[in-house]
Amino acid sequence: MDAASETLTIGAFGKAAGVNVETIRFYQHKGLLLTPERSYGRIRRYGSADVARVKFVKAAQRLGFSLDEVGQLLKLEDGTHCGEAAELAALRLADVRSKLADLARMETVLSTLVCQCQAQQGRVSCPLIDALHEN
Amino acid sequence: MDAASETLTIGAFGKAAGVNVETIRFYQHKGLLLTPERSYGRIRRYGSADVARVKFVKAAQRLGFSLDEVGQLLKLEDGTHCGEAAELAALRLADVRSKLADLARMETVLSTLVCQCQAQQGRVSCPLIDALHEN
DNA sequence: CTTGACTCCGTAGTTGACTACGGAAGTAAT
DNA sequence: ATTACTTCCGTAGTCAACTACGGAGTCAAG
Ligand SMILES: [Zn+2]
Ligand SMILES: [Zn+2]
Ligand SMILES: [Zn+2]
Ligand SMILES: [Zn+2]
Repeated sequence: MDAASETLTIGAFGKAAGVNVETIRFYQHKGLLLTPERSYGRIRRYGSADVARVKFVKAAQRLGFSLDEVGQLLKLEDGTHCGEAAELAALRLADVRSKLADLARMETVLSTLVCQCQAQQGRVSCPLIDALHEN
Repeated sequence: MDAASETLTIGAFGKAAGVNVETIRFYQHKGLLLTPERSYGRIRRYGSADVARVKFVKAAQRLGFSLDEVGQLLKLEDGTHCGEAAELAALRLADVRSKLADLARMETVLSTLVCQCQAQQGRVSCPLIDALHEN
């Protein structure tokens, strides 16, 4: 938290957070991370709060949040806006469920067709190609 | 099939196939569609085989195939290479299942957190934000 | 025979989340 | 003090599947 503990160069920060340097700069550019002042010489220093912030971003990404949505979540990071955060999560959940439904449909069709193709070994036509032709 | 039935301009072709003109040109550029000769004047004409081909592409896309994969499938379009087609479909299926697993994981976590947030109404911290902080 | 819609073609822009490049300047080690 | 590694910063490239744009040529209708 305090500036005195900001000892990491951007390279060390990247390693600590498990992302590479370019990603950090990209997040700074996007406004997801603050760019610290350059104290002592011209090299910026980072601390554990920055590392935690990147890990927060990565955790949110694993739940499917886009970086823009993560930006919203970071504004609610103090935990005092539970309702708003839940609202974002509910939207994400709806999207995840819709994608899940799409993939489930694909899974059904593909697994059926793969089975039919396996049963079709060596015969005249291909059920998969046929299905694509039939729309 | 025969050139005499190739009566559609690219605009009419697009409408018939349910895609827009730019998409057709893009597919031509990608090698998914042939570019017909320019007979009579300078305007190219298309036929029902072209429309069927675009519909094939779109049907494959609905199963999650990328355009490059569709290109592979189109080479097997005569239906005499069932095994190779099935192999492509099996790869696609594996990918679909892996994405399905990812989304199922997200669904589980998100729905749990949304529930916890709803139960948390008005209290101190936000379970969602907390979860993201904990990684 | 002019107007207006359409076609041709190449190039460039879009979205999202980075990744790569390049040159100058700072920094650590020998 | 020279070498070698970082850092800084902006710009540009990547991938996929389009979408948009611009200017010239073509075609059918009035
Ligand atoms: Zn609020
Ligand atoms: Zn909450
Ligand atoms: Zn074969
Ligand atoms: Zn088959």
